[in-house]
Amino acid sequence: MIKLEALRVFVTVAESGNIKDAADVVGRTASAVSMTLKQLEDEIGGPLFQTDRKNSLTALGNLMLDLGREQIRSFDKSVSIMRAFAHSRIGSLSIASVPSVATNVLPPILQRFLEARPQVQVELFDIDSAQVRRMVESGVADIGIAGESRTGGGVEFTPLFSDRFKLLCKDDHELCRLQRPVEWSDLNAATLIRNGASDRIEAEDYKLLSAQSLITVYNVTSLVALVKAGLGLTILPSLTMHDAHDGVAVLELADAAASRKVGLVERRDVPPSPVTAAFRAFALKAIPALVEERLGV
Amino acid sequence: MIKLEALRVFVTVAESGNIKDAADVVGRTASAVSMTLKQLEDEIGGPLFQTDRKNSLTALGNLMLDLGREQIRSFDKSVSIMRAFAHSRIGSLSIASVPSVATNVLPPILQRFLEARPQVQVELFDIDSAQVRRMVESGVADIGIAGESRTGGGVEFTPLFSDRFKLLCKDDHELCRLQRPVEWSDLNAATLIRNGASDRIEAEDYKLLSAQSLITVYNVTSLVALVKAGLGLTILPSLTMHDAHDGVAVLELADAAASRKVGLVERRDVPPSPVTAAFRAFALKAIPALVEERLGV
DNA sequence: TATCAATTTCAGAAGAATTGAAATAGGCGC
DNA sequence: GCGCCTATTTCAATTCTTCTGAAATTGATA
Repeated sequence: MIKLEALRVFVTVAESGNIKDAADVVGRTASAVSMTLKQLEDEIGGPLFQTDRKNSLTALGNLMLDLGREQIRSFDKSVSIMRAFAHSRIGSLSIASVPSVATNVLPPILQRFLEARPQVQVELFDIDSAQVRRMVESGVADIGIAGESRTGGGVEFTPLFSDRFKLLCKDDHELCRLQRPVEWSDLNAATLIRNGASDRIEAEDYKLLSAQSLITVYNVTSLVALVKAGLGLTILPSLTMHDAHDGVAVLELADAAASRKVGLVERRDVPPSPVTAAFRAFALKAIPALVEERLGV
Repeated sequence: MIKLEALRVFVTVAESGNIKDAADVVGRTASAVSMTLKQLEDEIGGPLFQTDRKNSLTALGNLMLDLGREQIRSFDKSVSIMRAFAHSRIGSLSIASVPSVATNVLPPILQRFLEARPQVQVELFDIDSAQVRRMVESGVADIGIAGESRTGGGVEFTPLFSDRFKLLCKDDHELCRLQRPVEWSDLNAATLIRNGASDRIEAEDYKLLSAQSLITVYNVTSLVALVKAGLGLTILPSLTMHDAHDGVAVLELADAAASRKVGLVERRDVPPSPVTAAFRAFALKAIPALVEERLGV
């Protein structure tokens, strides 16, 4: 059976023009090279060189030089692709994330992650927690970032950080004058605008308030605009409100339990691709650190 | 160093879905296959299968399956091309031949030669002996068939057959009534049409006749037409006149030395390609046999 | 024709792959 | 959930391949 290694030796000899130099290049004895060549000729079925002095090829030798070079090049390239993929230097990474993280956390994280992996192709979807889970479960996304969900399903949740809810209202709202964390009961008189994220709050007091709310807005930008316009106040994870807005105030809530846990969502059964695994490990270290820095401990 | 053989084993396992069956396919023990796989994973730098049961691939495994299959296919194809070329089943063959052989001898020879080699590409040039030698010497033609030349040059001559010159005249010409081989002196009164081939005749008597000739025609068809039209007679190798023509007669010459030696013309320094070598061997056996059959011993 | 370097040959050495037996791990039925 | 059965892995010994170093041969050059 003809081996690629034999072709390598042959190509080296053909390029060197003699066995001695080629032997040095491949790090073998001249006799080893000579034997390899002889074996190759036997297996192919014809002479490769015109004479014993290996300085001129036969027609068969020329054909083998061309084909052999191409095979070697192609094989080495394939192997380097396999290695690059295994070491997560290439590959594709599809991330599904809730908007708050996609907007406020992922940009610097991805930048640092991709600095060492300029060849990795990334897709980023910002969608709500339920859809993040769905995309990960179906395999459309390799990894997700979402709020913790009650039931597992085909996906696994690994916490990254937790994020307290805060109150967002117009900066001339009367609650701003409280000088203390806001109690749920303080909101009885207020107009609450519901949103996708705050529906996760478990506190009964809040649920009652929420049930009476007449407006629900899912888009954060719209939500802030409505608050700013004086249509009411709303409850949001503090990360969402990281960027300060003119004309609105962010107030602490007294209910320490009012927080969401954000974490990684991954398929349970299929192992991650190398890039995904690398991103997972990176995210697990870098995201909590970044969030802590952003929000304070 | 990763070996193509290891990829072969991996692809077989991936396709079989388990080591045991794959081991049977490649004719090795399960333990040998297992070790090869382990070594491959070490060298690539990641796991190829999701579990020990080798029925589902990782992302890396899938990539390696695709790339590996392609490498194996491509390598095997290259090797088969090399072998086919070495065994003269493929390749190109450029033949330069004098018209008499190209027309009267080569067609059945080539047909038989190519029957066993349907993939061989053939080019056939019919030109005069001097140009045959030039084409072979320059490498434009792989092999030539021409009359023997005085000096060697870069080409070698190997005789195939010899071919007596005969006289071609109108069938009502007075020479037809001679009832004996024609002597050169019989032609003193005749009008001789010179042609490319007959210039090779060494006999002094003929040279004198030839020097007085006023018409020279190189194309055989035209030559025959001129003879038929009564413009004169001509001297041609018998092979050229193999096909009988209405209205013209072929007469024997008394001068037994008036013959041309036809043979193979090959480059001296460069070895022939496998197809060329095969054609050479074939021609050397088949052409003399065919000519003998055509012309009689 | 003699000389010299390159190549080939050969037998032994080194190295890699393979085997077979034993240990381990995983899946499936009870 | 437990135990059996089969597939897989591990390990040491063996076999096979490839490599080495010395000697013989070849071929080019003076």
